[in-house]
Amino acid sequence: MPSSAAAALSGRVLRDTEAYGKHLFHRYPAGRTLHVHLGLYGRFTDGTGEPPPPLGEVRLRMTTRKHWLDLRGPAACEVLDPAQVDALVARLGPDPLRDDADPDRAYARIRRSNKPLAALLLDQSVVAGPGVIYVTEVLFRAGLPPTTPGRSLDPEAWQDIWTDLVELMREGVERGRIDTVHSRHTPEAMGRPPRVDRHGGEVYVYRRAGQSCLVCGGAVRTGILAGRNSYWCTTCQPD
DNA sequence: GATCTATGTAGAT
DNA sequence: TCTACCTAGATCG
Repeated sequence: MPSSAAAALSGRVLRDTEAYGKHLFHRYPAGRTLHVHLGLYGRFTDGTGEPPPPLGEVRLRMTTRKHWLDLRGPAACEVLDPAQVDALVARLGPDPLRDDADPDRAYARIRRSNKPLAALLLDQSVVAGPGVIYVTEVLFRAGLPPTTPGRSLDPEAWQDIWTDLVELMREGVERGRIDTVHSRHTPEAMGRPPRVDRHGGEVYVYRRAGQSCLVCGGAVRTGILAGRNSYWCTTCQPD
């Protein structure tokens, strides 16, 4: 954070916090808002007692009498005024984790696009929040390949995907990890050992290229879509 | 110890 | 479509 931004917040008391998609907002007095986006590498660490000496580049440190919180590697850590916050939120699609989300707004974008569904769902101006794990897994659960053109998605299929995103992401917040493996499709039920992603969650196809599908046993396929790794099962997600 | 990779996105080409 | 950004854990040799 530039020193001017640090000066704007240093010593101030945090009033409120809010998340919109992958963006975190901390509200401070006088309309000042700290905006944090973790990007690919950003990470918070926290603890109790005296904060440790800063290790590496600490972009933000928050403290109370009992707790401390450090932020390293974020894509964004900046102070915005209300107009800048409004502009940022205005370019985001509906967030499945928010009560004010309007899934019809996302579907209007999807149904008039020929782009692959995976690319559309990763586009934060279409849907705000889901990353490549949720998008990969929700498409598996829907039985649709990531290459499905947005235009071909019917309203019922979109409703199912949206509902699934809401449920999976709420569960992710509660558990602090991404689990997408449905009870009736558990690896245990399929007679195979559970596969825990290195991020700590159980998933069907994400980063499982070449391994066997947990549901049908076929090989999980991988490819690059919209610049991101994509994974799917050609049997469970037929064209 | 060096190199690779990645829950992402903005900006250049 | 490509590249840079930036950090840390995984993987390689």
